[in-house]
Amino acid sequence: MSDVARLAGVSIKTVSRVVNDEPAVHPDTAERVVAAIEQLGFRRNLGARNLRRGSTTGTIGLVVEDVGNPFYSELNRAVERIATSFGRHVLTGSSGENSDRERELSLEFCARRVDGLLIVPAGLQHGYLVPEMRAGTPVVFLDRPAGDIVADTVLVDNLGGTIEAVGHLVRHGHRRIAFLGDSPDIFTAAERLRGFREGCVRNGISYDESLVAMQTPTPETVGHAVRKLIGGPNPATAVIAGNNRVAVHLLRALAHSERRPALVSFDDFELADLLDPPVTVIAHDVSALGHAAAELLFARIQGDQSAPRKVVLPVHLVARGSGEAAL
Amino acid sequence: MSDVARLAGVSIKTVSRVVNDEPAVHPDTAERVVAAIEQLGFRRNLGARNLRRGSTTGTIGLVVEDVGNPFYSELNRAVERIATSFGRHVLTGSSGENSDRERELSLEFCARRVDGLLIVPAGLQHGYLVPEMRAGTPVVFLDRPAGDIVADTVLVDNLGGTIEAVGHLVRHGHRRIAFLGDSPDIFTAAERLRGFREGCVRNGISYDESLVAMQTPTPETVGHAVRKLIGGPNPATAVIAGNNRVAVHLLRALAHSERRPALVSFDDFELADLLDPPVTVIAHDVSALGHAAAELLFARIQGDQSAPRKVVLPVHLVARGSGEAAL
DNA sequence: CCGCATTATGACAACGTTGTCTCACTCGGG
DNA sequence: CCCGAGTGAGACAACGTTGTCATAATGCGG
Repeated sequence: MSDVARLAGVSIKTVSRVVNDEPAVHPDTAERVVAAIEQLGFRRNLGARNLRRGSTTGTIGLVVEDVGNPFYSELNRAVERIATSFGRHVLTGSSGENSDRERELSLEFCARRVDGLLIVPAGLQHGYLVPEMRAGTPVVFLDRPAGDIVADTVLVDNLGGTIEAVGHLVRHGHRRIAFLGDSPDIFTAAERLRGFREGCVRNGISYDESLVAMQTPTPETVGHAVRKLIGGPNPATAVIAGNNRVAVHLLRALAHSERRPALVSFDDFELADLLDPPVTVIAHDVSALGHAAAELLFARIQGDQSAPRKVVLPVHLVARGSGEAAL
Repeated sequence: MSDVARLAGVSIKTVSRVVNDEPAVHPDTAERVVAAIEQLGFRRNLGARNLRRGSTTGTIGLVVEDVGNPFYSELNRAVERIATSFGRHVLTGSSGENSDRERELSLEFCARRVDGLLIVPAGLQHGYLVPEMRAGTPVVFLDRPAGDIVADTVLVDNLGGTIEAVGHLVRHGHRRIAFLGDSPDIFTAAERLRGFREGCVRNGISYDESLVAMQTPTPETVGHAVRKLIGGPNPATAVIAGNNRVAVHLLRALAHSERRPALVSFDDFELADLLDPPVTVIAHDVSALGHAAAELLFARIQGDQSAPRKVVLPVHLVARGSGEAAL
């Protein structure tokens, strides 16, 4: 900036005025300054600007499990859309389902003075965020709640959705239903399992623990589990997949199997409608989840001081065929 | 920081020393400082730090078309992985295939003094980046080349891949092959169309312009095009989808059609192998694309001054069935 | 021709850090 | 007991901006 000032023969402050479109700059002077800026390829340093002005940094942080997972990338997109409408940019980070990494990313973003933080928590302890929140950085948890602090949270109806899935399968005659979920350390997985159990109770079928498998989904773990659940003497006739990752691995495992149990997947996913049979899913609006959380965050950023809110978004069953097949 | 200093009864500089683990601080003093930091919930302002040190900001910018598109989110993930290994964070933005937005995002990231910029360009003019590059911000283009400047670029073999797709279909007896691509304004779409034409020539079938449709893929545009191409008196017996978006819409349109032309899709996509018939694709390693571009960027960040490089990653045909079906 | 408002510009401090330099104090050897 | 080296700590400036205030030049009414 001082280079620009020297070249234009003005003070540094006048350059600042031109860059900020402040009035009371003589047109001729402004022209000289603009020319100097062009010639030198000057671009003002936003970091310094934000420091001086003490204003917002114009960024928000988003911590998810994996930006490459279609579920989170859709979330990312929805958040970005709202952020853009508020003139903000998004710093994204993947925790890889590791709570240390989640913490590291969150605190790093705070150190960068993001205007707010959106977190899909990997861990259960969030006391580390208390000082940051007290210092004025609003935090909204999404998809999963905070572990041990009170904070804004946006969730989907995991419990209700899974209950509905069980009901759907029971109405189509199934009584031995298996549940194949992600690691029980993950809130949504645990919650859906709870819904599964509750669904069994409400629909008058026995909850059979031997029909439940909860683990991080990989082709191997899911393949192994499905062989166990639908093989053997008294196999399950239907399976509920706890999320889209489980569903995909499950479908691949079933493709090589002669048995084809009925299937309902929690989470909709692309091409589910084009498979044979089309996959019945518990769908929820991922964009709506991102939008709701981001809107809430920006309300806080703009000074909303009301009590922490907890939003639960509805889910709905999309019957496509895989859950309706005869036994 | 001065609050911490006051509370600990030391100078601001000593707090700085403690925060930065500098030696020559008495353990008792350090302890008092740490206690004050804890009590006040102090976290150092990285923006100010970077400003003062004149060092890197520890961020890189990534501009893609849509972070929600699985293709770009996988790219995003790959870039993030490399960035993390170099201790950097990623600022992401979606251009929405709009060149003004691409420019806006890129320059905004430069103003934030990112250490480097990865761009999937939406536009064809990149002169606006010349001052930034001259000022020392390295830029790498990925998936598509820069319009009118010389810069590092990482592409995939669009031409060769499409030629291979045509050859594959011809070997299976097809002579009337349609090409359904994205908007010809997009480099990859134009390049794949060129490959299609070249493939026709090399395989001795006539290139028939009436079998080509190039447009932004939506359910409507693709549905309309496919009805035109495989309907009528002299229909195409095979279709090449120009990218994964086209393929998905195409599959959905074909699901409601009685004719089932052979199909090869440029870009692999999730569940392609589980459809009926499984979809034959020209696959390329999206992660490798992201990795290669990010590695190149970090080489530049670390001072590599060699001539701009152009990397073209190989693609390979994965025969799954949809391209092998009898006529 | 004076006084006063208005316009255009600049000097200076400050944002929150850290690098450099200086200083006071302690300790051990002569 | 004195001196030099080593240790611990602070004062100050600077990074690139912008807000505040001061000042010089201009215009205009009386």
